Amino acid sequence: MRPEDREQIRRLNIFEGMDDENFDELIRASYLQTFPAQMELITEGEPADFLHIVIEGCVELFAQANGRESTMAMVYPVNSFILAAILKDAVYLMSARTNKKSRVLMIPAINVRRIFDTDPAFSKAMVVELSNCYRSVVKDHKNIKLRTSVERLANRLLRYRIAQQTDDITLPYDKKLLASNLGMTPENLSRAFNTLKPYGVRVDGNKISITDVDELANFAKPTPLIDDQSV
Amino acid sequence: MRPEDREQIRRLNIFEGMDDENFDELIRASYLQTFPAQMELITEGEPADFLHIVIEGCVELFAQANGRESTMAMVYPVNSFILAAILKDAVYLMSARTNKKSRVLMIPAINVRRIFDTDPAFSKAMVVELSNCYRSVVKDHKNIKLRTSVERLANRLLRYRIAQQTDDITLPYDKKLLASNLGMTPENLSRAFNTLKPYGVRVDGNKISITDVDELANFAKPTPLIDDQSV
DNA sequence: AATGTTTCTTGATAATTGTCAATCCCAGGA
DNA sequence: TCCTGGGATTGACAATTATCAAGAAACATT
Repeated sequence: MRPEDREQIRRLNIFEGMDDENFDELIRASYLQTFPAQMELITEGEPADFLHIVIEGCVELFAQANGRESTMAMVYPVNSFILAAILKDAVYLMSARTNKKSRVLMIPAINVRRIFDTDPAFSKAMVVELSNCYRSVVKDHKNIKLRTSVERLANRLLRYRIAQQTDDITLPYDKKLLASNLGMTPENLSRAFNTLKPYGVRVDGNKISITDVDELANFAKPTPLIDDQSV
Repeated sequence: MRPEDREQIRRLNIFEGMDDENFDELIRASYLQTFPAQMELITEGEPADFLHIVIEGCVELFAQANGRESTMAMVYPVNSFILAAILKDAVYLMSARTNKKSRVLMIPAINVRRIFDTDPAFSKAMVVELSNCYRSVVKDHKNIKLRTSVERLANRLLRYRIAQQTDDITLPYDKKLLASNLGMTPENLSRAFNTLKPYGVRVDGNKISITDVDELANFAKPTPLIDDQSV
């Protein structure tokens, strides 16, 4: 592992308060792997053997049942995914695959759990991380239950606008994936974009211009309790 | 507080490994309150001041946005709700109201956080509890994203059948609430029950008979990764 | 027992969303 | 440069679900 990677990882919230010896042990036991796009990292239903942390690239968490599939979340650097199954020593409830070429740190679950039991700063940080994961899923669930698909798209565009600090946003992944993440078909996503035309949304491939943010926000009706990722 | 209540609470997973002094402190600081039905206990968006534990009765967690409302979960004795907001010292993302007359233990967040930091058995138990909460929401989210409303009803009936260990189940709360919890309107719930008639489902008020469990399961296609509450 | 209120059902209709198919466009590889 | 494969759009149609309204049924109150 390169020293700059090690430093980057050390600065992660979940590791930064950790005792030095424990961190060294964790890193020694870990694998930092590069995966090509569309590589399945974990499969739902299997035992959780590693804690994964996205160092570079992007990972899609998805679920499958009865011949259907849906994108549950996108994980960006530098974030972990599926912490609960590790802490509970349970099976994964979702699968994960790389969306683009990615570098992923894989920490054996057994080490995570051992250090969790012995390093208070680490266990506290893990709890905060897990709380964030829980609240994020609750917000996603509210989004699906309380909004129509067009409203979900509108709010997502407003979120990208804030994150990218520009009215001219670039979708971070392809529209098929965005549709699945927002709980609709690609066809319906196309239609939703067209529905937002009267609210000033201009579409050119993966470039979206928001020409009247007030109109769009008036339609979308964002609420921090769903849309603010820091809440 | 009655000794039998205290004993019951002590036996909860999250408290049973806790140091005696810490438990005494927690109980001294807490309130055990009886609330009538339809009493709002917490409101989304407000700071999380207490950890609530349902001792008797039933509590509905619900969310509101843009004039709409949806039931997110039902909490039964003896369970806590909305742990993440306490641990993170954040606002509630959902509201809660009693569904029937209920007894609820309210523990000040400040005491929870203090003991969390000092009692390793308690913090470990809290993490397992939080992991369970996270996984439960993930499963609910998968249920909504991957199934039609009729399929959701069918799987819910199969779940009640297992829990009640009988083909003749009693719905645990009214149909309006069940509809909201399953993410549909009451009208659509009525229709969904009718759709399940050819699969052997007989409805008499809040009594439901499952007369052909294989046919129903063949339609419902349950999967432990969504439907098994112990996974 | 009568009355009032709430829940639930049912029908008609509208709206939303999915499915299927055809076509276009773009990116990557030979 | 050409070809191929995959993503995206659009249209037609189907399916699912919501909305509105009326009536029936169940429950609570006087």
